[in-house]
Amino acid sequence: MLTIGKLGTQAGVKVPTIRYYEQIGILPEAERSAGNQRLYSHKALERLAFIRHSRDLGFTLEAIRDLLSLSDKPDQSCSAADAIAKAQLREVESRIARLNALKSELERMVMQCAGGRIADCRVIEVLGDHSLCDSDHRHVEGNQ
Amino acid sequence: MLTIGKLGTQAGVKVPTIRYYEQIGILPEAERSAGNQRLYSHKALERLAFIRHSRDLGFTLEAIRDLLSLSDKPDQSCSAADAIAKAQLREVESRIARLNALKSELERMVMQCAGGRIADCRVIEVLGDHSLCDSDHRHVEGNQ
DNA sequence: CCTAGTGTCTCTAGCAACTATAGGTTCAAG
DNA sequence: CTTGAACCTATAGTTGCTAGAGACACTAGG
Repeated sequence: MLTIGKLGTQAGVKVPTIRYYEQIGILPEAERSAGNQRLYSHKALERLAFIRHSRDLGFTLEAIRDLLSLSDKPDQSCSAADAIAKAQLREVESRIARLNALKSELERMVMQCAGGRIADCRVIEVLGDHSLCDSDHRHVEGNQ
Repeated sequence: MLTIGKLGTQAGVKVPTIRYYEQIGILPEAERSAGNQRLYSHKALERLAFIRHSRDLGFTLEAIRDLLSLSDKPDQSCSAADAIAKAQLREVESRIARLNALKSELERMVMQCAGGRIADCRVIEVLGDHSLCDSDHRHVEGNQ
């Protein structure tokens, strides 16, 4: 049995985050010691590692909730898990595409900065006037 | 003079967001009509477009606050604005790198899903066991 | 056995950057 | 003059945590 601190260290998750996960119901309520401290089994460590790893991959806690409920019914088809992963993949690809557009625009901005006065600064100017973006690198509506 | 609704439409920003920007002091308090409704000049539209555009580029509101205060003193050197843009560029590049790593891992996960039972599902398995990540595409600590 | 120091407990509030809701007022069109 | 859209304020909710306060539990040394 692990204390919350050891569990956190082993899974690479901070202690308050573990308590937060329990609070929102993504981790089950832990057993308690005589002195009311949380105690965790190896199974809990696996579950937390799963969550941590999924968060690293950019899955939302909602998606992780779905994946966990799937993994609790091991005899069903894996297509739902596949769909969640594919949606996540599409999301990541779209983020990459948008970030690449931003990157080239930022590069243009920085390259055009001649170190002059603010009044002539392309960085400020480009940010103020969308029409200065060239059409190839026009950025998209919506964020992140 | 524009109402808040027209301003929002022209700048591509939602009405509550404009009021929020005013509240946090990134937009100055607007003039008011006889009936207490906000009225905006063309200058306000430019400022809001600047903010919108910068947000699209991933700048935080804090960074935008700095850029705006720079553009209010047009005789200074542009090096501060340049530094902010360069920092933002580095940030974007690092996000792209991390997302590319995630992408290849997600692709591997999805490709290995044979449509079988959950018990055999690679998606679930890979998420549960970090050691299954191959070393080339190991993902990084920290998120987004 | 006591004590010091760390770890843990609960609860609450805060972060970014909005979004949504409620309940009321003002304005423009017909 | 009435209707309905757009506006007003104020408050609370969102996501995924993080930080703080004040109290209790556990462990190692003397």
